[in-house]
Amino acid sequence: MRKTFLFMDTIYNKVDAKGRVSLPSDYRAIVKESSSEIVCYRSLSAPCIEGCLEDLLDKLASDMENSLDFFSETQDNLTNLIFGDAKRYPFDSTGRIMLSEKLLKHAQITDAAVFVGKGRKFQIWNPQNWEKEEARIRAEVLKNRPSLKPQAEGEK
Amino acid sequence: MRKTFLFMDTIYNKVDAKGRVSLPSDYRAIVKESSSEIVCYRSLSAPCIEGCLEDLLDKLASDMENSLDFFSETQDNLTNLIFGDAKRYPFDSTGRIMLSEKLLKHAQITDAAVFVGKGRKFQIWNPQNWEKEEARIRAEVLKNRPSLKPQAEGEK
DNA sequence: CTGTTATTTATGGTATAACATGGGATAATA
DNA sequence: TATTATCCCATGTTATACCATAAATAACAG
Repeated sequence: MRKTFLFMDTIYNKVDAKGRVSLPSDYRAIVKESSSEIVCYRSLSAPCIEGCLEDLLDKLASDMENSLDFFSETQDNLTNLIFGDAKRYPFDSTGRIMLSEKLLKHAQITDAAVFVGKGRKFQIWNPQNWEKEEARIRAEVLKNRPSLKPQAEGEK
Repeated sequence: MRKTFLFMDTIYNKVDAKGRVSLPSDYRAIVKESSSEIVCYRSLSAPCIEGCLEDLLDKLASDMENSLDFFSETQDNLTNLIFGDAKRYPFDSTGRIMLSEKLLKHAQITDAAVFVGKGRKFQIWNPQNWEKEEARIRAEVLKNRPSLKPQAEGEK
């Protein structure tokens, strides 16, 4: 049973001419517990790459077969898209993965990428895009939780 | 099974040029039961740093892991905000952690910090800011609960 | 209660290991 | 054979582990 297994933090890394990126060392530590590869796919809801351990997709698959009624047809379709798109990305001894053209294009990533922790998953963004997205999310979350708003002045 | 597991008290510690701070020994005793690291993130509601054990965030992740919400936009936002900001801070044999620039800036901490217990969590404040905040909170509590006022002095 | 000693904790400084990243060599593919 | 992917080594940078000293706290004897 592993102790640490949450993808966290926001890390900026360079992408070299070959499309290689260092997977943040914290992430690697998590992955290494079970294997030496992560699973990536194009996010369905945003222009970014999503990554996770294969375990998570396995759990999704199990849940799908066990409780069919639980899911709408839309969600059923969504899982099809994910599994059709997902692919394993092994990392070498220096901890780098090589992202495919398809993924890079979808996330508009060229020479740099930002890894954003999401708990059991993480996302990989174009740095500028993530900056905007983070601002958008912050605004939206605070809007939906007015109680947080007044004190939020100290931000930034 | 640990005996003590509440972060309490208010402790003042120095922050050196590298951003290192000693985690109060009481806090360390709690953390050591399970690991040798804490998780910190910028408070959403105040200009301070919040800290807790990874277990607390893990529980949050588990709740969100439910496949029903695999595609939920709200949860997407929340997980980005929380896990994207949180980070593990391990402490060495002398009990120090190294706070990131991001955290220090958010809490306006330069050369000293105050640790404030909050039960399962704790906060780290700029000393002056905490002084004001404590006064503010005290005033507010008394205002909203006038019935507490008379007895508050004679407590034991 | 008082002064002294013994432990623990906080803090400053330094050496070491880990990491991100560039480049090149080797292997696989088509 | 040309192209692309995988592996391995080299380097500057930065965080981490470790040691040493100072301060604070607790323990104890007079």
